[in-house]
Amino acid sequence: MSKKVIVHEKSDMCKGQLRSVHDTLDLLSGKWKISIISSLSFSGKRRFMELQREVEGIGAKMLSKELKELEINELVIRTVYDTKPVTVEYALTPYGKTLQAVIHEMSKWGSLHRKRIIKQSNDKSKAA
Amino acid sequence: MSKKVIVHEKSDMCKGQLRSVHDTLDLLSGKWKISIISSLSFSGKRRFMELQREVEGIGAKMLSKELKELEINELVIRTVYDTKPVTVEYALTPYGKTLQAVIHEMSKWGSLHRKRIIKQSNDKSKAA
DNA sequence: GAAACCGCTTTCTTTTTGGAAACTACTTTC
DNA sequence: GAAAGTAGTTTCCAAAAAGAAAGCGGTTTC
Repeated sequence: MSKKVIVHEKSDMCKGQLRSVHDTLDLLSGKWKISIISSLSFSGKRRFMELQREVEGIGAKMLSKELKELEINELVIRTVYDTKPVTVEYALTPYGKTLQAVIHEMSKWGSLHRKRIIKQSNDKSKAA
Repeated sequence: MSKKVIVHEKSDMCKGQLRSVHDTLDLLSGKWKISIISSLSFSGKRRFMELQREVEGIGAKMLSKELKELEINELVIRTVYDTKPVTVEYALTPYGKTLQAVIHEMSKWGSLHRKRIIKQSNDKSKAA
């Protein structure tokens, strides 16, 4: 019996990890959420237009929609300042900041990946 | 001038990190890729049908498509064994394994997130 | 030789996503 | 009072992603 139990536990562990990844993916779904969180993570806080400029290619509609979803999930906080032309600032909540480890690993990996791709294209041009 | 240059460098760093995250996202785009990589990461290797069972909800078409893209990007390797009913195994390449840090952070975060959600719903039912 | 299993591919349809442009509402600047 | 800037929302449309279901080519099993 012990063997069967061990196998069963391993399978459960695997399923549990898979479920955890899936849970994370659920909150970060959509083309832009991770980029928005990254932007806020790297810069601290941003206004609507700043985000739109920084997250390349995003339109106002999508930015607005994604920010709302991030707010609902308590990853981002929206603050309105009653200034001359109204100012709105977005920032990561403390909970949102707990995602920074994920973002950081993605940033690290992307940087290595870029180096690899560049190296590959260099190797190709040398061979030619 | 020194101040301006520093600001400029910071902005460049931020852009670089954003670009790195974007590069990573590019390779992992699609609803299923991260789940597939996770499954292979946690289990070592899997056959087509095993993957389809393990990645909940995925259909054969999507699984096939996503696996092809992962193969093209050299994250996954496909091995065909010439057995009675043909056997095909998928596994992470050494390069694909470099993504495990990202996956691991996602798994960790998802696990914490689930605890938070459960705690919240407990608190609610207590309050009621 | 019919059924069943593996590893897909193809077709067809639905859903989701995303973008462009116009519009709101309010304020400052010229 | 016209233009321009902030922070969006709304509408309308196109493209992309995804799903369901059927089919295919091969083999083993009964």
